[in-house]
Amino acid sequence: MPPRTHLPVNTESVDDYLKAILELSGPPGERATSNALAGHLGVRAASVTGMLQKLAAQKPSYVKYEKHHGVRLTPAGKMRALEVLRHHRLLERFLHDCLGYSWDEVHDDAERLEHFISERLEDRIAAKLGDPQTDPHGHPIPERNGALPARPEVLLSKWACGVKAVISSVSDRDPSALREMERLGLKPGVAITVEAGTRNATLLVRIGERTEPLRLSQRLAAGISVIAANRRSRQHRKIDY
Amino acid sequence: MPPRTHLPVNTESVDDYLKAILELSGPPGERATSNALAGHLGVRAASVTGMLQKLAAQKPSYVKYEKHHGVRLTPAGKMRALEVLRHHRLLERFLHDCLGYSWDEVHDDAERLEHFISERLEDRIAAKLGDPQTDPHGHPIPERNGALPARPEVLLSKWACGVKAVISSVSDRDPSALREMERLGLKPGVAITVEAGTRNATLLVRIGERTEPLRLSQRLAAGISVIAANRRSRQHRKIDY
DNA sequence: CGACAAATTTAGCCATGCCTAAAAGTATAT
DNA sequence: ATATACTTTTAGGCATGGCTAAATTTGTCG
Ligand SMILES: [Mn+2]
Ligand SMILES: [Mn+2]
Ligand SMILES: [Mn+2]
Ligand SMILES: [Mn+2]
Repeated sequence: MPPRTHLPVNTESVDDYLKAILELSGPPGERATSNALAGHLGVRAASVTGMLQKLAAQKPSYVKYEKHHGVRLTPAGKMRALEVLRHHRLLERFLHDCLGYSWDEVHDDAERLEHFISERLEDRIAAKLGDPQTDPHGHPIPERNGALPARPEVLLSKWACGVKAVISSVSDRDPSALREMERLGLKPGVAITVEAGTRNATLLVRIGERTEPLRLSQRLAAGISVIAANRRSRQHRKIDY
Repeated sequence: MPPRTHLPVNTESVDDYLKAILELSGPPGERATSNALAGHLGVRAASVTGMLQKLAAQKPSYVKYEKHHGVRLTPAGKMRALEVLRHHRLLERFLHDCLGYSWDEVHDDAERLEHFISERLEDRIAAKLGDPQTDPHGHPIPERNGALPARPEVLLSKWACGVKAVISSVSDRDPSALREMERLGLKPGVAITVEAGTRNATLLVRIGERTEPLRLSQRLAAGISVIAANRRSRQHRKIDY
């Protein structure tokens, strides 16, 4: 019996770093900073530096790292990050649709389990769900080959006043914010219009077909992304919430 | 933001050791040896010694360890081991019943995922399945409180010739053996009778209502446990395969 | 330019959990 | 009772991935 071959498999930590780099480097080609990664991952900046050096050094390198100037993913690193992101979002959709989780409950379990999903399980979950396009928060699920439809979504706070928009996705990091959104009917697919009257980063909005405007706290508003009303209905016809 | 509180949570390794000790210490009170644990876990005996010392030393101790004389679980350790075993068997039942896994495919994924199942997920899976009593191989699933029905099952090789028995469970460690059993109709709940004619640990058996006896290789026979025909039908009426 | 603040990296540690090789204990068989 | 075989423990390492504290670099402002 062979002892234990410690093969160079991706660790949970490595996967979390790759996913964080994907999420923090905005437009393709941009770099993520050590500090931003540290904040996102809940570790110290010194730990980030150590990991980035390790990732940049290994044979098929996952990242391009320039000392003092941030890091970005190589194609191989991006592929791996998208694989983990696919696990995460498929799991959220699965926990929500098949196991009765509410949308504020799915994130934490998905964050842990995403690292331990075999190819077989990934495929069975996707098949069971009918190859879903988005997770419960409206985020697109990367395809098996890594394809990820780029949507022209912007933060609600950047949207022009008086122009009708549709909520495309909401941030899944704050459960209590999600519960409040649920209560207010703020979910992907719902129409929303920003009224004049911004005060201290709070927004006055009209939701769906309602007539009375509502004032959204900055915390809530900051978690909402939107796209133009007409484009969305064309691109995402298959989605139903 | 606090750095990272490395709390004394159960690690994957610790859970695997506890589960292995539970499985390898036969009747209550018996001890598991370092060598047996090493073989079961796929690590070296020296590593086992190190872990046993750590487990025996920590504050609410999980094991009673006597140098050179093996180890057994404390009540706390047994509770934790049963919790992990419950995760494992619930997962096997879930993968099999809800995601279309065959019974030879469930073990490996369950072995990995068992360590990352939250209480919430455990409960949702159990509810979705209607609180199943056994996994797909016939092994009983511990209840949430740790209760595990003791069944008087014995290895088929120990069963008396000519006395009708019912298969209670089969070993889940060898996928190819499971596929062969499937082909032969050897699964929990099926009647089986051992005929005279043991040769080199192979057994001559009659399966179900069939008339032609069949010779089982030692490999297959060693993975089958049985109970008396009448007892089982009373105790396990709810099970359907 | 030069000073300062913020970001980043280096240096040195620590815990976990595995390994090999060597030492020590246990059990059995003459 | 002792030699021998087998099991178990000790000793010394290594890899991963955190941490703190102390440099060092970068970028901005006067
Ligand atoms: Mn994660
Ligand atoms: Mn999400
Ligand atoms: Mn395991
Ligand atoms: Mn099983």
